[in-house]
Amino acid sequence: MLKNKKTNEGLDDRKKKVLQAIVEEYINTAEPVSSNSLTSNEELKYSSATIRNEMANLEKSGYLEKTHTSSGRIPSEKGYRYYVDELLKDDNISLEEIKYISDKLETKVNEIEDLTKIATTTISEITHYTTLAIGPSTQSLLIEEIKFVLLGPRMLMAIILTNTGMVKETIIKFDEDITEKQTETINYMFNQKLKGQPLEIIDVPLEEYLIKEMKYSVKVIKPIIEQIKKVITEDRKLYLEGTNKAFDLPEFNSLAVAKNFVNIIDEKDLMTDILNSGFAKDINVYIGDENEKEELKDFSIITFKHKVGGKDMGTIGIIGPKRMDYSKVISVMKYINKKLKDKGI
Amino acid sequence: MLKNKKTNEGLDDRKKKVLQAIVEEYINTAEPVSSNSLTSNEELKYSSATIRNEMANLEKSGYLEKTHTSSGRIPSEKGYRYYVDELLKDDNISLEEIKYISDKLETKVNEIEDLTKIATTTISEITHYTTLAIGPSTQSLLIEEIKFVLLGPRMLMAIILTNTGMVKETIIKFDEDITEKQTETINYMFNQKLKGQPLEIIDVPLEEYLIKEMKYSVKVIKPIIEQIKKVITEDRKLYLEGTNKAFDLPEFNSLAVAKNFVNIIDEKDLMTDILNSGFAKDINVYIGDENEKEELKDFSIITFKHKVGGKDMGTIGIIGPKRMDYSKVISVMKYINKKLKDKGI
DNA sequence: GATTAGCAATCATATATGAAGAGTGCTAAA
DNA sequence: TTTAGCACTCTTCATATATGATTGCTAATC
Repeated sequence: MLKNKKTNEGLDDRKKKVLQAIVEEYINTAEPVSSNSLTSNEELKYSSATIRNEMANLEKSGYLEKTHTSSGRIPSEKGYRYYVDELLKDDNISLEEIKYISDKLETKVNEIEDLTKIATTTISEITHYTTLAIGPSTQSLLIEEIKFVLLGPRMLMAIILTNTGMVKETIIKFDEDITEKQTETINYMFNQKLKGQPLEIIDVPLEEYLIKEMKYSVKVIKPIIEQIKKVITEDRKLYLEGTNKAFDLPEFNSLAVAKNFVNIIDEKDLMTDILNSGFAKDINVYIGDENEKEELKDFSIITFKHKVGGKDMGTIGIIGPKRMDYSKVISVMKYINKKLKDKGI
Repeated sequence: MLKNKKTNEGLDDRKKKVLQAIVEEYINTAEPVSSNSLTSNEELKYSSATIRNEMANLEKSGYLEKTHTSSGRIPSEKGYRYYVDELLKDDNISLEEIKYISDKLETKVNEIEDLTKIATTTISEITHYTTLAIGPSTQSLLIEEIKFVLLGPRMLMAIILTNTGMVKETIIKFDEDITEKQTETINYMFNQKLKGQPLEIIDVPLEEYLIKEMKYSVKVIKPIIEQIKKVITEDRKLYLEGTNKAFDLPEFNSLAVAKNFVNIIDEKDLMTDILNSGFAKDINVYIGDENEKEELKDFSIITFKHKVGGKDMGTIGIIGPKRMDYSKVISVMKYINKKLKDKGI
């Protein structure tokens, strides 16, 4: 009989079915799953005693846990991980949802960044989880052109056009007057030097070069370099949608959990770190302790980098309980990823 | 004896002292205040029985409440209101706090809006309440100059300089190519028509005028007007600081309160409304039911419009429990208001 | 050998009970 | 007018008890 053949993962078919049923049931109900409740599952036509034996085995192997001696089982982190890697369906998305997402992403936008915002909101609406996003790192983008516009006697605007179509602008203030002629020179010089270069080249060495070699006034160059550098390093927009949605989840009936969550959400640096961490795959799933940060060990996080027309547009992530609807979230992310990739602007 | 003379507010001196003591004690401890605990107050050298009688009177007049028959008293909304209007000290700010605020506000900024952000963070840090802010309404600002810069064949940037020194810029995309010459014409035309006018003039009638009277292509004018209009009406930045601070307050040990609060904070339109509502005074205090919105009836909100160098810079507000440290918050707001007013840029 | 029925054991949850303590309201005395 | 004193009310905490869900294990059955 093939029925109970051990697979190379070490779990036979029936164990897989039991694990999958428990994970999905627990995701739905947030209640420990009993052996008896599983007997109504179409795939598991056994008595509760048999299922109890399988559950005991799965617990011994570390895929399940009990909350107390006489409770039903809940998935362990290892259980969730196995489910995500081996058992999960990633096309768990309805026609209505597909239509809703498509409509949202059709919205005409003037700046590509707005798409990130729309995608973030849409994901939060469909999955009912708190969603966050960060704009792309501009560091490595290439400068296509840089324009300086004189806005006042001591005020200049720098507008940087990059190869991805993203536009960054910033205002620079001076302690002395700048003329229209000076602006033209600055314009020429910067473009001469910077066209085709990555944004990160705008830094101290460039400042020194321009001052020494080009004999340009430090009072003019320094504020320009400093301000542009500030904008390209610091100014990554952070989006946040649906903080309140977390509060509808049963695990948030503990004040400690709720407080911990709000602390995380409030910590902008932490959120930025989360969205910037390792990207081995298209979609990255961090379950509980798999998160590097101590504060996140009770949560799961799913992130993906999204591109528009082949160009990196930043990272979108979801944060929720370990009992997360991985299937739904991953399906939605895959679909949005695909939709955005195809989209021109 | 003058001691117990009734004032025109209908409360004699001793009642005022009792009310003040109860409000302040309750703000400090979040526990109903007993007659006995007040006997240790320097200002109230009476037995607990006497104070009990005064408390019973104040309750009859609606300034105090009980949480149950044998509990101490807590202030009613009327009690808080009386305290804010008649009893509160608005110089409740330490030298350390003054120094801290001054240092923060000294920070050099390139754009005035950054000051709003700094002020918001500082207020939240000092008061330990959740603080929100919205940038100024640009509607009524006067256009000093408007510059159009061609960024690409079908992409224009409009930069609007206003009389307050605020700069607004936005990108406009077209379905057809725009030449450098056209840009110059647009520049000339818009400045001719708009210099000295309020921003809100940029709307449909202007669009129609330019198209009909000036015989300008609808394909060029329409996107420009639409996009600028969008930016000046919609694009008021919302700042939020210290959501998590609310969770340190004892009233947030109820999940219902916590959830309600996060819902409010998440509702950006509501927050904007709060900050935009009536401004009779320099600093506006809304206690519980005094708030127009139903969701806010368990909270108190304190807002003020801040100006920099005489120019309206938006509104900053605090949201917290009715048991708010009105004295501290109002003192800090007054000081920051004063500091900002003096500041040049 | 795999499956299942049956049952004792375990633990969470809900409810009831009672004691302790904090605080008030009222009355009568100072 | 103020205060001492005391009965009364209500919360809070600890303890006890009943109920029910679920498991693990054993022995019987397929």
